[in-house]
Amino acid sequence: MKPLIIPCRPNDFDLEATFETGQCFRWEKTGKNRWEGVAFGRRLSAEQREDAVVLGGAPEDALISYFDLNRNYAALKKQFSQDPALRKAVEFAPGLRLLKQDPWETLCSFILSQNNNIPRIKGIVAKLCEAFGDSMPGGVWAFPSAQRLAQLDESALAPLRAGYRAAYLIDAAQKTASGEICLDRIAAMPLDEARAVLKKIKGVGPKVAECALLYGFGRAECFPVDVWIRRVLSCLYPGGFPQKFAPVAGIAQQYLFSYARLCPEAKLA
DNA sequence: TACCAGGGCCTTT
DNA sequence: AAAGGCCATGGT
Repeated sequence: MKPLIIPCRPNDFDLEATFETGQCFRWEKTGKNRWEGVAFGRRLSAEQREDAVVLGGAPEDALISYFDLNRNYAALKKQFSQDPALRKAVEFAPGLRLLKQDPWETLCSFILSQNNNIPRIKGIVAKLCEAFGDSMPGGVWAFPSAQRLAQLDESALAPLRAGYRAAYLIDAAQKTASGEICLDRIAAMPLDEARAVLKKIKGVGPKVAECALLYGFGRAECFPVDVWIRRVLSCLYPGGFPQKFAPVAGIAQQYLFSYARLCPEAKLA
């Protein structure tokens, strides 16, 4: 499997900006310009160069889908830049991309993310995979299946130190493994129906459902509102977020989240 | 409708 | 040492 070389500048595709926006929890920086992660049960690598990003560890089509490489980000950013606040956010992290991750893994990760911080979420996910995921080539663990987690009870998850979220994870696994909830069908549903089905899982409210749909199902119109985005909305969009961006509001949200959280000059109170 | 606990870890006071 | 906060939610 040869590496996939994407000719681009860091302001078109920036690994750091992409991995550090809280959308994923299984990528780690292993060198100045190098990252390693796990997705679809494979150990992936990514290297940032001045004139390219080099991706490895999976077939080309899987990488293209995962990194959203078929989307025209230049056109998207041009559209976003019509809006003054969004323009600043885009300028702050111009190489950011929305990842299209595995639906089940994403659902679980964001169940674990609630009222929690990113370093700790990463630790819990890593422990979950190591304890219950299949061991894969390259010394990594796949994300455990719903079937596997559905066999467990809360006490088995105690070593994760996930707290009250452990019970939510088991409920998600049981509903998925039993077929009560079918992630493949959710992927094809109208958005409101998909939201309603996901919210049948204990511990899945509007925020977690929105995150799962945006990051795991590729629903770019989903717009998760957390503490940071609430600040952005109240400071920069008191009249509401512009409707004209609705079909890709979730991607706009990524730029705004990154800007609000990481840019000292944003000064959002 | 409006609190408030639940778990754990990190940061701030 | 204590309080506050964290990419929220379910229960009362």
